Amino acid sequence: MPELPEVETIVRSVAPRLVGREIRQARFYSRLVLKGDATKTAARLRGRRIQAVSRHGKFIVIQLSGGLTLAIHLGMTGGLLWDAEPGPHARAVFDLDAGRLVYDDPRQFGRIELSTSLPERAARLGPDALAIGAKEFSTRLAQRRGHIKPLLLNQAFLRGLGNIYTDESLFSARIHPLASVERLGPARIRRLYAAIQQVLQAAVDAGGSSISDYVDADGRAGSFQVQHHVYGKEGAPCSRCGTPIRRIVVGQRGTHYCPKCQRA
DNA sequence: ATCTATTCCTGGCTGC
DNA sequence: TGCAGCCAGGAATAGA
Repeated sequence: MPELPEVETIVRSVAPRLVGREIRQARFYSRLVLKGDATKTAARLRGRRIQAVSRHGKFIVIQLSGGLTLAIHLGMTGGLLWDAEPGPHARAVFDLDAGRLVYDDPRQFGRIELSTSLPERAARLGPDALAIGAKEFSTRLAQRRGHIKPLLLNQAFLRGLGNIYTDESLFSARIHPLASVERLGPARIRRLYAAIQQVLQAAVDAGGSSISDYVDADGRAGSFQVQHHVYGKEGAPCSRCGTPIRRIVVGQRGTHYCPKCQRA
């Protein structure tokens, strides 16, 4: 599933090839498009020049000439493919003056929105998980309560973390996914902050995690999955203490942790 | 604010 | 081998 490191990897590989290009034609599968129908969105895109491509949490943000912003969220199984032949799961195709960008998404949880600025659903999110400072992280945390894992998944609190990197970060920080936010002391908060930064940065460096079918814009798989310590490791020995990794459900999400290293 | 359940969707897996 | 049934989950939404 594309989370911050996967989206960052895609943006890095695709940005140099997109910037400066002109959209000759765009085609959309309607379910993908938010706010306005697919045909009109495609018509508004025609002839626009791509000025910048960036990441906003898990959103890919494409700045276009004429003051338009195209925001792409990959959902669970979305991906951007450069110069690929549209396959059976292609949901959008952008033909450029040089090259082609294909949006592929088997499960169709991804969304695309064209607007005059960053769409509200992206603008209202919390600070970026890889850009926030330690002090701001701790300040924001102090204003919240409840279990730590659902909070880390809450994009309005912090944008970019998903299920994989939340589990990996909590393992690295030795914090139980059900730990109460209000009872995390300064030491554990510092550890959590450092863990999030370290895990995300290492994942970006590895080109993301390829669990099922994630690939970058050139079809390359990421390799961070080999560095996973808990995600998808139920029953396997903990890399730190040998205790079998446990899987529970927290907030309807599969949650993986070491019952010994991550005490409640 | 926080929590839970529900919806969207289909490839891949399980079990018979 | 075939197939029904279940599961995975990011985010929006509704209701408590």
